[in-house]
Amino acid sequence: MLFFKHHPPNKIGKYYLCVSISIHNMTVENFISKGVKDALLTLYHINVADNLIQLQETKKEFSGDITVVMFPFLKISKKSPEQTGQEIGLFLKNNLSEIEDFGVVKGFLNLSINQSYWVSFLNDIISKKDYGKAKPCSTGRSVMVEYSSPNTNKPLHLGHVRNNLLGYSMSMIFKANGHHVTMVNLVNDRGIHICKSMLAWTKWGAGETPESSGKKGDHLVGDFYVKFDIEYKQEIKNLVSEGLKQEEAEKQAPLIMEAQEMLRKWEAKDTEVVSLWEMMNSWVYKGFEETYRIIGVSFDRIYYESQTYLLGKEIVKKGLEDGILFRKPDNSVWADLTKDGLDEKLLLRSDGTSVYMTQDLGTACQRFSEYHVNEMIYVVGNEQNYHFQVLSLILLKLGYTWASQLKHMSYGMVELPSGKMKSREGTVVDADDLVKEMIDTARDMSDELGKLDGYTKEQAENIYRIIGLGALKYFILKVDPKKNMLFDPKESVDFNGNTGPFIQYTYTRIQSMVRKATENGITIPQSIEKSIIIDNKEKQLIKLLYKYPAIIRDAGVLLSPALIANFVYDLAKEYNQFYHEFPILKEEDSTFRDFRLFLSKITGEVIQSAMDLLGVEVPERM
RNA sequence: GGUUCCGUAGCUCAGUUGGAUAGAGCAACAGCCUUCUAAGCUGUGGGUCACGCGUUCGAAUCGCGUCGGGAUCACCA
Repeated sequence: MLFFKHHPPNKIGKYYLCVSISIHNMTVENFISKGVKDALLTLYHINVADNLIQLQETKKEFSGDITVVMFPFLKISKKSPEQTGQEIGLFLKNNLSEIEDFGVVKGFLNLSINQSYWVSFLNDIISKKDYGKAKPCSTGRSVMVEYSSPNTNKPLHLGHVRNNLLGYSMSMIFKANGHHVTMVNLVNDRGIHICKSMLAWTKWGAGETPESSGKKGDHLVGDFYVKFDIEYKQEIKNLVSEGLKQEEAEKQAPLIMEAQEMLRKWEAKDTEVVSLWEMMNSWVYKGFEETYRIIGVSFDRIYYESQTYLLGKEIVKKGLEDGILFRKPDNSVWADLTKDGLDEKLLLRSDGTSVYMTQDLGTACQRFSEYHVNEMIYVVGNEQNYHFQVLSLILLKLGYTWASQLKHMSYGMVELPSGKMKSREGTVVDADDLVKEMIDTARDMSDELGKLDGYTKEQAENIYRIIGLGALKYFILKVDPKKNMLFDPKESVDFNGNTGPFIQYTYTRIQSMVRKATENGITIPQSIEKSIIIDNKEKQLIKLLYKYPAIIRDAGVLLSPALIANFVYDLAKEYNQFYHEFPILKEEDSTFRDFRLFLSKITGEVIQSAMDLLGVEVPERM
């Protein structure tokens, strides 16, 4: 297998074989599937393959919980869809104690599972600490997730925010799937772009520092990057008016030549340049740390390109000796990928220096050999799809079989209504500004609603932070990662409807009720009597809770936190409907009251658990 | 041009082993707070799932083609 986008993982259906949560050590899908097989064998004397049995959730407009599609069996039964459904339905009802009733609509056999099954399921999960999540490191599989990977010449913007949120959330999802996870950040701290900022600072900085200016370090350095670009463009313009072609002017402008000279000095370890580089990078790191802290992401290890950029040369050398790579007359080294439908790829320049690809080959080898990771996930924008396709292919050609375990988690761009963001032109949405705006909006809205009257300033601020960040994170994560998404700063991020605050609000409602119950001396039971009568709405809620483990697995396999986000929205929506329709604390029959409290509490726990996978906090009140 | 991703309501998005009448939110309009938090709930309107052909009992979903949009194909990273 190469990268994910070329070889998607085997599709896995909605239903999994998770043996842990059922009273009979079987999932609904499992025992029904088995029952249908038995039915076909008994009724028609045919043993069918598993993939012929198609199960799906029963649509809401029909009664039943799970539906078996009859069409694939018609050749076997040699009867009409309706009649086949009747026969199989009757067999299942008679032979499976969990099946309460059935109905046939067209070619669909709708089965109703009895209440005691669902109650047992609830009783089962209430005792589990982390329902839905696998035990930490239980698979024995080690996954490294590389994300964030910023350049040190400018502050983080909205695009980075998407990257960080996806990387962090995926790491949480992998953990919930029982993998050992190492989160790493490969900081691009060297190269011409940093030299541009450095040069601009030397020329026009007048000794300005984060301390002297009060600016955040990454912003300060970013300002000089912009300054460089302005001055550079002016030089080009002047040269062009003097008769040079655009292309020549771009190469010959004094500023760019100076920057390149600075890079050469850096590579030659010139003391002055290196110490300037160290100083400005340290400003940036301080700024990044602050941003990472605010948005709540972290790393187990940070790599710096200045320390890894020489890696990979040995690998290329060996590939050359083995005749897998080839040298051109000008001494540059290449991989020929034309037979694979790609182009030739440069791996060493004619002067023997390495390129981006070379070091990525090196770091991949290092990680697999030294850290014994089983899988490597690169969270990188889709503009680098080609790069990762090539990286994996070259490694395979060089004989590294683990290259099949490199995966590029490719995500789409964040676009603004005005089009693409360009940092050099200042048309970016800055990460720090954005977070601040979100929190401000949360504060305004909360004040307007009078929600947090009577709280200390500190408590209230913390809640504004949780809500503002929740809105931002959810907004970004609910979209399928591989799709480009639109961000409209004017409309900003909503707090109503399918949003983070909506889900957080649902959680606080539940918490509020649980608190009140405790205050009134009501104890939420540890288990529920199987004989209880469950309303259809309550069952809908239970069935959603039931899906949670499968959603976590889907999200892990398909590399999509959006599945978690959409699930938790559905859950919150369903709960709110339930909340409006039924009295809970006010229910007079204590059996029902306690059951509804019990159900509410579990729902709250699953909401919190799912939001945690997204890296979103939930407040106790809002 | 080659490769690749995408195109679903006015807007932002769900819709994953092919299944029943394609769903949410926002925006618009109409309702629901002396009753567990109205950041909520209910209802109305809104669709040629870009288009065509094919495979199938059945296609938003799979295949081929067309149109439209993004990305990429550097001795940049």
